[in-house]
Amino acid sequence: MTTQEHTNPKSKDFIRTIIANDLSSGKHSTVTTRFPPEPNGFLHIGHAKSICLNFGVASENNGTCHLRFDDTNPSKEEEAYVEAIKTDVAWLGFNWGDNLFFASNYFEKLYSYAVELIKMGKAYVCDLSPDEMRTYRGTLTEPGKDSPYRNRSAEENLTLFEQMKAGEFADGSRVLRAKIDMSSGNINMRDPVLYRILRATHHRTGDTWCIYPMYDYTHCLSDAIEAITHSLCTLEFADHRPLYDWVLDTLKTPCHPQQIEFARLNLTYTVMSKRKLLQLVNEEYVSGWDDPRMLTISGLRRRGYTPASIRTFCDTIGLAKRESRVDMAVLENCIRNDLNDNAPRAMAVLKPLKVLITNYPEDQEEELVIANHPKNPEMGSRTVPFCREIYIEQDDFLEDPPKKFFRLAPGREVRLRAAYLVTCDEVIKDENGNIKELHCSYDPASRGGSAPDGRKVKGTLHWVSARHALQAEVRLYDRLFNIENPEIDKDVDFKTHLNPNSLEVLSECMLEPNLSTATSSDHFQFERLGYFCPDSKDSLPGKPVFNHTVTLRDTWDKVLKK
RNA sequence: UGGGGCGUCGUCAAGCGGUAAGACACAGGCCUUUGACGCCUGCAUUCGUAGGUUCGAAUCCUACCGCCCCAGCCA
Repeated sequence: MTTQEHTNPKSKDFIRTIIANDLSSGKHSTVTTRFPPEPNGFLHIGHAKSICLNFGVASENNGTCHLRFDDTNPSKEEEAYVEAIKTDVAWLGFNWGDNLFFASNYFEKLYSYAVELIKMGKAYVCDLSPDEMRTYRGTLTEPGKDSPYRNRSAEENLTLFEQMKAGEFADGSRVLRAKIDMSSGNINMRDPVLYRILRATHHRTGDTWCIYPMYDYTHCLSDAIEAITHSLCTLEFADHRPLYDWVLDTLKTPCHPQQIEFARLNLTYTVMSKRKLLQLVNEEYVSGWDDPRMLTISGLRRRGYTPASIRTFCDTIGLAKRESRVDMAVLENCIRNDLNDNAPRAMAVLKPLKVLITNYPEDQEEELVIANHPKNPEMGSRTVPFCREIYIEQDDFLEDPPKKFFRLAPGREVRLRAAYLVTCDEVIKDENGNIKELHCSYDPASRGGSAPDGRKVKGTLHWVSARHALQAEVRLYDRLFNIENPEIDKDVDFKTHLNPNSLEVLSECMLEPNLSTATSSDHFQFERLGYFCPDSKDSLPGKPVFNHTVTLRDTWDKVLKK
């Protein structure tokens, strides 16, 4: 409690700094944030960054974070997404308590505010078609022109807006617009649309409404209604902040949340937009939103990522305003660290090569006791059967080994993890010269894996008893795209960079029998291979299908590639 | 050519006028019954560029260069 606390002061990011200042200056006495997803798709790792930020910042300051669905566009939104999003946020470890909200809950209030705006002469009904409106809007360098409907009287606007609400006009025929400034350099201020006519059944309000408020109008007011103190969003909304402020200032809402923008997360070898992820799902490049190759929260969960590892990742990458692309290796490092500490070890042979131990009695079997974790005795031990026939990994034998290869080869001795020292005596091949089987002999005095004479054996192999093995399917995953930034060239479809080998299904894997009872909440390290977990969808009782979460660091592989 | 934002190691990212944190990656070494883990060492005389202010600048000023976002009745 003395010096340690001062040795590594973690510096605050710019948002936490602003919030700390607002608290110390007395501008705010509490912190209220919100995570505002639109229920039109699944959450991905980029959303996790926002979730960790909003919930994190609130809890660090004893404040509150609301989960609010931004459901103002019924043509794209579905109840199923609402449920999936709630599941994902909760799984990540965050609790919104009673603070579950929907923008659609505010439709009535929002409508009243719009009426108020009209009465103030700050909003008008515009009959321009979408094409005409685009023309009137001007361009990036030329100012827009006032709509011919801009100067309708408040009375006329009120009547028209009521008629819009009553369903007297066709979809798209009229909109309600804010009256701001058609010559603003900021295009968002050129009389933005506040309400459009849209006949679509809303997942919560059904067919009650045929007019729906736009994001810019809804979001700031929802924040104000909920007394949000800090409204955190991504950079592309910075241009919208003047409109956010205009609506709240014009309506003189009792509170005026502060919008602060930060850079969204990008990762190497993947895409992050919901639109693109949806495309991968719809065009069946992946099996669904929760395909383990997808960087969605549900995909990561199915892949074997833990909530803690994702939280650690979000902490690690920091928060700033510059655009960046984080190396996928950082994410992998986070899950490896977590699972290295917490995943029990097991043995599994993915590509089996049969080994016959010729001097081991044919009818003999024994049970070896193996620690579940090399450094954490609290994780206990398990029993693994051993017999005359075992499987080892095909990669662990080479007839003509290169320098530094310290696995099995003719005449070489290796250790079978926690079992015995064995020497390769004979290579059995089929008529085509393919290696079929190895004949080895074991040293009975080396039970447990070390010889009484103290001789050094460099190589240690994992193995599975052939007689007892659980045959199972294991799915190996590689990055979904084969270049760091699949979106680098706007003229090239990002899907052309899809990695054709991102999924490899191995159906003849041999696992230690203990694994038969594994469930999808389990995580294992298959020794010398990586981390794996049972697939939550395709595993059957007693017959799990395993997903590959992440490999172990492999320095031998690095050596080989040089 | 309008408006907004951003440029610090290969990738993220601290730094806020007093002489470049940390993480990942990478390279070497130690340890090892997982070529894992762990441990040790190295890795920006320099902060987009050029000037200026100052005893002192990544931090202040000026100019320039580069990148991203905005012309949905999407969010």
